[in-house]
Amino acid sequence: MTTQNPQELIGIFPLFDLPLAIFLHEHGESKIYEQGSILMKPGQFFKYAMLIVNGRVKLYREGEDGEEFFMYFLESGNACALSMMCMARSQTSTIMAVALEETEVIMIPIQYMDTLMKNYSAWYHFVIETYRSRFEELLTVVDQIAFKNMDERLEWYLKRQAKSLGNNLMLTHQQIAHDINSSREVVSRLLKKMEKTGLVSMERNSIVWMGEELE
Amino acid sequence: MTTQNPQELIGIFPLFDLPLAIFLHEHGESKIYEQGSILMKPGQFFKYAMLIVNGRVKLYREGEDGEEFFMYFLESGNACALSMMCMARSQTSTIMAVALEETEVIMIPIQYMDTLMKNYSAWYHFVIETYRSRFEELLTVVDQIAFKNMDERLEWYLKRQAKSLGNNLMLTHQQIAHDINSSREVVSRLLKKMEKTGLVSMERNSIVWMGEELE
DNA sequence: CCTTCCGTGTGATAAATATCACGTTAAGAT
DNA sequence: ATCTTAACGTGATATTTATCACACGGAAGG
Repeated sequence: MTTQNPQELIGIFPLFDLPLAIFLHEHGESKIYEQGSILMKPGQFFKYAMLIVNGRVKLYREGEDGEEFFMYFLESGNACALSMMCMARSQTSTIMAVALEETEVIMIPIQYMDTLMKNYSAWYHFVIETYRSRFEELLTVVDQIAFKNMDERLEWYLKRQAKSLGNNLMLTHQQIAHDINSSREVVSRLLKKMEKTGLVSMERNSIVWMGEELE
Repeated sequence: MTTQNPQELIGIFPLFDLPLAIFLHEHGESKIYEQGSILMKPGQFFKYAMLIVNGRVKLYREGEDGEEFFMYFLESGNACALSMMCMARSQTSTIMAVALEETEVIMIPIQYMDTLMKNYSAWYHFVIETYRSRFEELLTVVDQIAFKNMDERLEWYLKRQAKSLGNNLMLTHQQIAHDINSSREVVSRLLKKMEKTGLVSMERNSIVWMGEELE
C-alpha cells in the first residue's frame, strides 16, 4: 500500500492511468530512504522495481579501485531502469544508487511484473519510456567521455547538476573531481578559468553556475 | 511476411513462442542489407523495430567532428534496442548502424507495437531482455572509457572483436584507432607491446588475438 | 619490372591530464 | 583568541596520449 492515493500517483507519474495507479497503490510499498542511504549497490539482487516519488537519487558507476563516475540523477516521477531490467532476470547490479536527500520510493515486488505488463498498457509505456530516457542519457555520457576534454566535460557536468539541483551548487572541488573521475587540482584550475570567463562564480563549498541552462 | 517460417524464427529467437512467431512471420517484412550499407544513422526516424536474423551489424557513436566510437555488435538473434525505444516516441537516432556482412533483418512496423506488447508476453520478455543486455553492454563501455587507459581499452576492444568475429581479425591499425577514438600510431605501438607479450600476433591487414576469450 | 600506394614502425615533440609539494584561507572547535 | 582542519590555489614535474615527420616494405596495377 503506497502512502499516495491513485490520483496522487497519476500526478507524480503522468503516464499512469487510473487502473494502473489503483493497482500500484494497492500492491506497491512506500519506503523512505534517508539522505545518504544506499538504494542499490553492486552485487545486490533486485526484488523490487523502484519508482521515485520525491527526493533525489544519484546513480554512479564504481571502478575496480574505488573510483567513482557520476551517471545521472533520478527524481520525482522517474523509475530506476536498472531495478526494472535486472528484475527481469534477477540479475545483480553494477551500479551504486545513493539518496541525495530524503527520498520516498515505491517498491513493486517483481512477481507483479508479468501481470502489470500484460494487463496495464500504461505500465509498459512507462517502462519503455524509462528505458529510453536512461539509455539516451547514458549515450550522452558516452559521448562526453569518448570525445570531449576535461574542460568541456566539467562544463557539461555543472550544467547537469544545475539543472537538477539549481544554480547554486553545494559541491567541493574534490567531490566534483570524484564525479568526473579527475583530480581536485585539475578541477580547481578549470573552475578558475571558468570563473574568469564568467561561467561560474565560486565560494567556499559552493559554486554558482552562471552559464546557460541545459536543453 | 518474413522469409523464415514461425518455427525457424523460434530457432533464431529462443525467447519467442509459437503465437508470437506466427504473428511476426505474418506482419514482419524481411529485408537484406548489403555489406557496408547503413541501417540507421543519426537524425533518422524509426518506422520499424529491427530484428537481426543473420549477419552482423556494427553500432557506433559519431562525434560532432566526425569521430567514431565503437559501441557493440548486433548479431543473429539480437534486436536493435534503439529502434525499439525510439519507436516508442518516433525519436531520432543518434547512432550509426552499419552492416558488416550481408545482413538479413526483420522489420516490424511500429503500429504493431501495442498489440504485441499487450497480447504476446513473449514479446515483452524479448524486448526487456534486449534493453537489458544493451544497457549492460553500454555500462561496460562507460567503465572502460571512464576508468581504463588505452592499453587496457585496446585489449578489451580486441577481446570483444575476437568474440564476435573470431580470433583472426581483419582490421588495420587505422580502423582500430577509429573505433576506440585514438590514433594509428598509438595503436601501432600498443600492439607492438602486446605482440611482445604474446597477446597478439600481427600481419599486414590482420591481427590474431591470442589472449583469453571474453566472458 | 617498376611505380605507386597503403599499412606499418618509430623517433621527436606537443598537448592534456595527473600527481606531488607546499602555501593560503576560512570555518569551526577548544 | 588560537588551534585545527578542510577547502582551495598554484608551481613543478611526471605520465599518458596525440600529433608530426619520415622511413620502410609489401601488394597491386600498369
